[in-house]
Amino acid sequence: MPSSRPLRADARRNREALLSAARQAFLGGDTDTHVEDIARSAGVAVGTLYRHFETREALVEEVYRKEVDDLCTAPDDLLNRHAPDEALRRFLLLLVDHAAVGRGMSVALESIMATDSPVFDDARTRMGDALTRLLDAGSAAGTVRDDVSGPTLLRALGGVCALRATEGWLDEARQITTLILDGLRHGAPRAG
Amino acid sequence: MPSSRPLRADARRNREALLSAARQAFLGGDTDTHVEDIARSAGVAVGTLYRHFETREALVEEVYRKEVDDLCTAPDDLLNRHAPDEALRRFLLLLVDHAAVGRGMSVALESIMATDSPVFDDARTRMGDALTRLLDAGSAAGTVRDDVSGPTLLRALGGVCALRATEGWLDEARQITTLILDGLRHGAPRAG
DNA sequence: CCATAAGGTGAGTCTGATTCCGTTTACGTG
DNA sequence: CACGTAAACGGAATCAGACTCACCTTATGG
Repeated sequence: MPSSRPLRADARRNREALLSAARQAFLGGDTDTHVEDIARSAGVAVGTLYRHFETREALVEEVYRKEVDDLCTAPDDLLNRHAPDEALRRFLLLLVDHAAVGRGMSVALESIMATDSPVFDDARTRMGDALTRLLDAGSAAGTVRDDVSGPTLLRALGGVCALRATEGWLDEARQITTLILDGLRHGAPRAG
Repeated sequence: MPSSRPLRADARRNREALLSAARQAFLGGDTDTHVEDIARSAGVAVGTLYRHFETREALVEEVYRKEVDDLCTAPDDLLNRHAPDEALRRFLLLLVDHAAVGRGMSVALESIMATDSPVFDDARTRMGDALTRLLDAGSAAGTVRDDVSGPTLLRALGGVCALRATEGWLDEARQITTLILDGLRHGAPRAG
């Protein structure tokens, strides 16, 4: 089923056009753009959209996965350049800033972190792994507590990414991030 | 517009029936029950449902608001019985347990905490206030840091309530709660 | 060039929320 | 206890938006 033949030239072109139109719509913040509109602005008919993407959600997922993939390359770089707890701190703030770029990415992150939708399984796994790498490095260095897993931390961050568009949300997001980091620090006073 | 005349007897009866049918459906976990089904199981036609509730969402909100109101009476009791930081701890765990009762409440809390939907403005405000009371008491007693607001904490908890149905989610939820509490403790090492 | 399979089209279907108006009913009044 | 009337109700009709399918168009490899 996967990759039978290479796509025909026009098909590949249309697929790209669709993804690009969808990216523009979704990352621009308009998360509930109609499929018809996406198809139209890609210069194709809905039938074509559905030839390339199983459902509307599948298209959404494809767009967001690429964004998440980008983000997930960051931890390795950060770990090379910084102490583990600092790398962790920077990564979390990076998430916030990405969410800040536009409402769109925030919606993506939220969907990924705050739902169980199988549509985002893949992205969720990648993010979880990225966080796990950071946490492991930190606890190996003794600066981060070792009883929190990547996926759990991912869940904890869910709320941060739901803030878009509130007055003063960026500050609030940073504050929550800090709060979580403080809780993660090795030697934090533990709740009874 | 608000409270012109008292509702006619049959109207009040139907309204109650609708709310009760909706509560049963939503809190039972089936968050996307069709309006037709709710109306039917309340023994009423859709037209009647729409006479009482502007939209489907409005009905959802009404159901959830009541649950949230219940929950929001807890902090005062807890503050009477326990030291502020303990009261805070218990309240957060109470949230988790409420989410545990069934997926329904979890969905409610998630919607409330993790979105900006004006539909939940009211519930969100109440929860924010409840948390503020707890935080204020804690920081007055010097056991809780004073730079986190109720609404911010509410946001931070958003992820916790999105866990329902995952394998082992209850443990994960408790762990995240603990993590946040640790970050809140006065004297926690602060992130740089 | 042609055959033909891959790809595209868009009107039509389906599902579910919301509306609208004719009918029924509660209840204050004489 | 009728009766009039505003308030409620019912439910078929409408609307919205995702998704399908039977038929047409076009790359492409031989």
